[in-house]
Amino acid sequence: MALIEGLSIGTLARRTGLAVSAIRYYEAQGLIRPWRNAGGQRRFERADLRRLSFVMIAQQFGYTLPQIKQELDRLPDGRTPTKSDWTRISKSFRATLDQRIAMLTRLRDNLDGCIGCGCLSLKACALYNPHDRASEKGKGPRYLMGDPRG
Amino acid sequence: MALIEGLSIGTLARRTGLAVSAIRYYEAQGLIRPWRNAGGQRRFERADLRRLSFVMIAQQFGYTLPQIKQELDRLPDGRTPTKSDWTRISKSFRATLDQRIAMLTRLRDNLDGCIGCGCLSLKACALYNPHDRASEKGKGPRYLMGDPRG
DNA sequence: GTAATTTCTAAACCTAACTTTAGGTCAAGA
DNA sequence: TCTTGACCTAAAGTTAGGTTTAGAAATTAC
Repeated sequence: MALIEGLSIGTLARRTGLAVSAIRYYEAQGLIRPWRNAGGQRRFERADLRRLSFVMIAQQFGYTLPQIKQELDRLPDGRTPTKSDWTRISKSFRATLDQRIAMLTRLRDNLDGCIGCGCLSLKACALYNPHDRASEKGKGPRYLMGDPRG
Repeated sequence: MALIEGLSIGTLARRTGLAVSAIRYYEAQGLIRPWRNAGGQRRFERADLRRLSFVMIAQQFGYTLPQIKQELDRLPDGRTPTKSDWTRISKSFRATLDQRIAMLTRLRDNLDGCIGCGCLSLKACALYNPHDRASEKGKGPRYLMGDPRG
């Protein structure tokens, strides 16, 4: 293996555990910006390993690729995140994580109050809170037990 | 409105807040089994209101439609869930909910340990645990920071 | 009786995050 | 040099959970 300018996409894939196709996809989404060698193949900087690690971690926290791009775009010109970048970003992660934990905890508490009642009526059980959805993409109001006389 | 045998799909939609198209889709997935009137239109039992409520609640708990179908299929022949059915099922909900809360809590703790370090290295930060994924559909091993010499 | 709703089916479309395929090109090792 | 193996692009396919569309038939309302 001759001395190569930059890392090939296969190397990056092996180092991160990502599929080659996923890395190409991330480029298409603007998360990384490799350059091309004489033959037209992608070449990456070592910093891209960190960027991809960041993408993978952020995905675990439930961030979408556009949201991740937004965070990465804040970093001056493709720079590897510094310690203070990471601190700022991880505090934001922490906040969303807290929210999700709180939501699930409320759901669990409501469920506990409901176990054994068998009514499946949210009027009574409070199991269903439209403002507290697990799925954020609500498509209009839904209400349960439209048959109160059931 | 003449006296009708069973509920029409529009009525069911209004009562549950679901879209008509969603109810048809649930039928296609085997979650409900309406019969047909002379003109070929779907007619539903009142019990289907409860079944659909159940579907909506279970979705909040992160259950997929096939999983929900599995639960509903355990009920003898399309019966409305009884109190003891509901107790059994909600205990199962409770268990998965506990797991998810625990997972997020571990993730948060790891994040706390990591804020400020800036390493983005899971060897050190333990932020990334492959056996503890939010996304269950892992597509092969992934490991972060393939560049330990970063 | 006629107009306005509802409902019907089948198929296409939607989003997210990728993967797969097809048909070629590039690079590295013996 | 030759032969793998890695890489390229563009387009289509995948999964989940539905929605939208089109054109026809049923039902309800007046």
